[in-house]
Amino acid sequence: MKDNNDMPGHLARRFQQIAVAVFLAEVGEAGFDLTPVQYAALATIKANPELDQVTLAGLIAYDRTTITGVVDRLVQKGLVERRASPRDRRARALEITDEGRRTLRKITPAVESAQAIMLRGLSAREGEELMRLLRKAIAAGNELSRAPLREVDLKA
Amino acid sequence: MKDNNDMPGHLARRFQQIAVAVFLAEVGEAGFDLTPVQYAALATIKANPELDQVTLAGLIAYDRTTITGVVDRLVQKGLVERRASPRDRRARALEITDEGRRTLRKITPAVESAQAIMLRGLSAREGEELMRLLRKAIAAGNELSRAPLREVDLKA
DNA sequence: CAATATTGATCAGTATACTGACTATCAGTA
DNA sequence: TACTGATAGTCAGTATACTGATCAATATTG
Repeated sequence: MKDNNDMPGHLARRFQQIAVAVFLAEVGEAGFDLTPVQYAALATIKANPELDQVTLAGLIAYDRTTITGVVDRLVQKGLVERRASPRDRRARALEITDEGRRTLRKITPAVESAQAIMLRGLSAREGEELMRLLRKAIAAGNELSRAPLREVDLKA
Repeated sequence: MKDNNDMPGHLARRFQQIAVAVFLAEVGEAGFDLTPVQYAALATIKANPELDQVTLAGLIAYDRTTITGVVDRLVQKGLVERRASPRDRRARALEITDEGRRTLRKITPAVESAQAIMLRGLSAREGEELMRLLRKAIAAGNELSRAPLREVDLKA
């Protein structure tokens, strides 16, 4: 009988579980209250002014129904503003606030330390190899989830 | 600036997301309605008669507050029975039903095909290496999540 | 340009995960 | 045995994820 430890699905779940716990612990110790998902969204909003929610979802591979709540919480924390888009009255244009920028800047060391802790059982070479293999498997499976990654031409 | 693709946390989330989608698609096509989490719980209950919920949680690294709902749903589907433990009046003794056994047997091909699809971008060697590195990283981080894996002496 | 299709956002409902609290019970010890 | 501490299970509350539906607005096309 196949052991759990031979199931990539089980290993995926477990690694993710640890990754989230480590992220929350590091960020929490640094005095911030931000989830991994909120962090990625905030960083992406900062990098792409006037981003709408669907495009944001595509850039970080979130489901469009999930992004609504994530942005809600970022807005509630005062890190992001949700305005009406000037080009499309259906869309919201997201903008990072000054406090969002400040938070992002101050939180970075904790985020990077979290990434290191997740890989602490591996040598640097192994860590690189793990990331390479994950990237490759993810690229091949991108279209299999409801929320695939979408690279977008943003200068439009 | 660090790209998402250099963040093990982001890759972990993404790989897990694809793994769950693939599992649900394969199992659904085979005519079953079972999540990855429910499947692992069911298989573990089958392998360990009279298992209590905390031990079950430890064997598959679920949070004890999560296991309640998972077992609820297995019971509701008629795949598991939740009895009073003969030894400890606090505990529940979980038993797989005949239908649970049948389901587990018939669902196995779909589960294995799902595991293969998750790795379809990788060669066999790369797939093995990915699992090895995940196992190693997970072992090092086991205690960092609220729901660590607990290997238990079950013949007690 | 009118009918149709598509798209951005949200909502209701379900299923993990986790935090923190609580009850009932058990185990160890003074 | 009475006290203390630990343990099994559950619950309320919050945050991802996803399914499927809906509404409003935009695009497409006959």
